[in-house]
Amino acid sequence: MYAHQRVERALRKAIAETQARGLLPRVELPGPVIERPQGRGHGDYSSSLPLKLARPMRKSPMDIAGLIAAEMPRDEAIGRVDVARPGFINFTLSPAWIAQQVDTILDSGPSFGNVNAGAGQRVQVEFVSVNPNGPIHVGHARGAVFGSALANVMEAAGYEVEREYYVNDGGNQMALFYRSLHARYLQALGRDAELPEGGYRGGYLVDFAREIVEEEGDRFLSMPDEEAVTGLGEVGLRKMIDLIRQDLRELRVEYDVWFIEQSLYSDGLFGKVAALLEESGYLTERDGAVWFRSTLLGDEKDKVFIRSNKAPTYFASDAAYHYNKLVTRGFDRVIDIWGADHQGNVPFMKAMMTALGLSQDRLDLLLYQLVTLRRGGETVRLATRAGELVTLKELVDEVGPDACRFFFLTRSPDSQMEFDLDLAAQQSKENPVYYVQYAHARICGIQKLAGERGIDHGDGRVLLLTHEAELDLLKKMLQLPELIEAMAANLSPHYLTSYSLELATLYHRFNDSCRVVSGAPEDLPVSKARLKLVAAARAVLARCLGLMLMDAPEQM
RNA sequence: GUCCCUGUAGCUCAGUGGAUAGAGCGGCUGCCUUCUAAGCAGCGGGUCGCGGGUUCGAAUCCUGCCAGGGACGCCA
Repeated sequence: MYAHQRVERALRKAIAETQARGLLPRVELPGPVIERPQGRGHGDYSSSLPLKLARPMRKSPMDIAGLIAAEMPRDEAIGRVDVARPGFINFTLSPAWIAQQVDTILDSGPSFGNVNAGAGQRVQVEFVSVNPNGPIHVGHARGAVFGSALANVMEAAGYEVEREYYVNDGGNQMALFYRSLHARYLQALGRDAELPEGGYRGGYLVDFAREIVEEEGDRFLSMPDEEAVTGLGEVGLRKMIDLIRQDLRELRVEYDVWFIEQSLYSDGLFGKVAALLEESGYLTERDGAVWFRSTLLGDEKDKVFIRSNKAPTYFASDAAYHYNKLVTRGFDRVIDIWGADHQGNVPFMKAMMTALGLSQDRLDLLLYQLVTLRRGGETVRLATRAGELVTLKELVDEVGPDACRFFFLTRSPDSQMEFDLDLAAQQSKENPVYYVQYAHARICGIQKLAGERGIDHGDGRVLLLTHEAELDLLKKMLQLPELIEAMAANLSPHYLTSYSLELATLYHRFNDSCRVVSGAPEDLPVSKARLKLVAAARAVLARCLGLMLMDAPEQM
C-alpha cells in the first residue's frame, strides 16, 4: 500500500473512531481527505478536513483536529501527526519507513507507481486522426504527443487502453486529394494537366505520382478519368497512411488500430445508426437535406446529417463511429483528442451521445489549443492546404524526438503555444529534457563503476539511508503513484514533466552531496545502501521517461 | 454578435479551493585532483490582466470588463 493510501486510511479510521465514540457528530466527509502541503514544515501530507468540517460539526477547527489527531491509529509509515493552526492535521512519514521503500520500489520494478483507478476498464484513446491528404505537420505533433502520453498514463492507472487513429478516407477534401494526385500522375507522365482549383500543392504528391509511375506504369492513363482517380486514390491513400504512420513512429507514436471511416458504410453500421436516430425522431428533412435535430437537446442549431446530394456529412460518420466505439466494440470509456479548431463540434457530439442513448460520461472530448509557428520573427498560421508547412518529420529531424516530446508535453493542452523554428535547435540544447536524462545517465555511470569494482549491493541495508538528500529523493520517488492517479483523473499527462524535473533535481542534489562508490572500506555498507537507492531512482526516472515515450540514456 | 481557450517573474510556462505562488531559460556570484560541471549552492526578479462576489481560506470557483487566440459551413 502506498504512502498516501496509508495516511488516508489511518485518517478515515481516526475520524470514524471519534464519531463512534460520540466525540464528533457523524457528517459526510467532503472532497479529498488529504493533500500535499506546498511548503516545507507542514509534513508530507496534510488534511484540512477540520476546517471544512467546522461548520457542519458546529465545532472549532482546532478542536476537531485535536480530537481526530488523538485517535490516529498507529501506522509504521506515519512518524508524526501534528495539529497546526488554524485547523490542519499534518502527517510526517517515518524516515525508517521511507528508507524501507527502496526495497519496495526495487521489488516492484517497472510497475512501481501503477494504481488501480481504472479497475481494468477498457478505454480507447483516439488521437491525431488527421485526414490522410498530406503529411503530419507541426500542429499535429501536439495532439500526437499528448495522446500517446495520456494513453500510457491511463494504462499505468489500471485501464486497459487501445490507441486508435481514425482514417477519414471519404469526403470532399479526400476527393480533392485524389484529383490532385491524378493531375500529378498525368504530369509525371509528361502530360499537360493542372491541379484542380484549391488542390493539394505539396511536393509529396509529386513524389507519390512518380513512385506510382515507377511501380505501376501508365496503366491509369487508359482509364476514364473517374476510374483513374479512384484507382490512383486507393494507391495514394495507402501511401499517405504509410507516410503518416512512419512520421508518427519517429515521434514514438504507435497505434493499435487504424480505423477506416468507409468501413462504417461497407458494414452497414451507418444505416443502422441513421435508422436508430430516425426512429427516435432526431432526424428531419429540410431543404432537401436530412438534419440532426440537436435543438431538441438544447443546442442552438440543428446540424446537417445527410446532404441534399445524399452524401453523409463528416458529423454523420462520426455519429456512427462513436456508436461503433461505445456499442459495437463496447469500450467503457472513449477519449477523443481534438484540435481546438474542432471545438464547435463538441456540443453536437454531446447531443449525439444523448440521442444515441449513451451516457456522456463515457466520452471525453479533449481539446488542445493550436500551435502557431514562428519563423524569421514572423508568426505563421499553420494550414494544411497552404503551400508552405513544416512537417512533423522536419521538426523531429531537427530537434529530435525526446526534446520534441518534452517540449509539447510541458504545456497544458489548454495553453496556446508558439513554436519558434529558428530557436528550435538552440532550444533543444537548453531543453530541460536533458536535465532529466542526465540524471538517469549519471546513475548508470555509478552502477557501471560499482560493477567494475565488483560491489554487490544485494545485501545493502536501506536503513542506513538517513541523509536528508537521500530521504528527499526517496520521498519524491514515492509520489509517483499519486501522480499517476492525478494524471489519470484529470487526463493531464503533462504533470509528468514537472515531476520528472523535480525528481531529477533531487537526484542531482543527492549526487552532489552523497558519494556512492567510495574507496574507503569502512564506507562499504553505506555504499551498498546507496547503490540500492540509485537503482530505485533509476527505475523511477526510467518509468517517467518511458511514460513520456522518451529515451532513458545510459550515457550522455 | 454568440460560444470555447488563454492572461502568473525579463522570456517560455507549471500550479489537483488551503499555510510563505514555483520551474526552466536569461542575468549576477561562488564550486571540478574524487561516481559525467548536460551538475550543485547562492543572489536578483511577482498589484497571479482589472473590478466585484462566494468562502474560515481564491492564482484556482462565480460575475462584469479589458487583451490575445480559436470556432460559429450541405468543409473535415
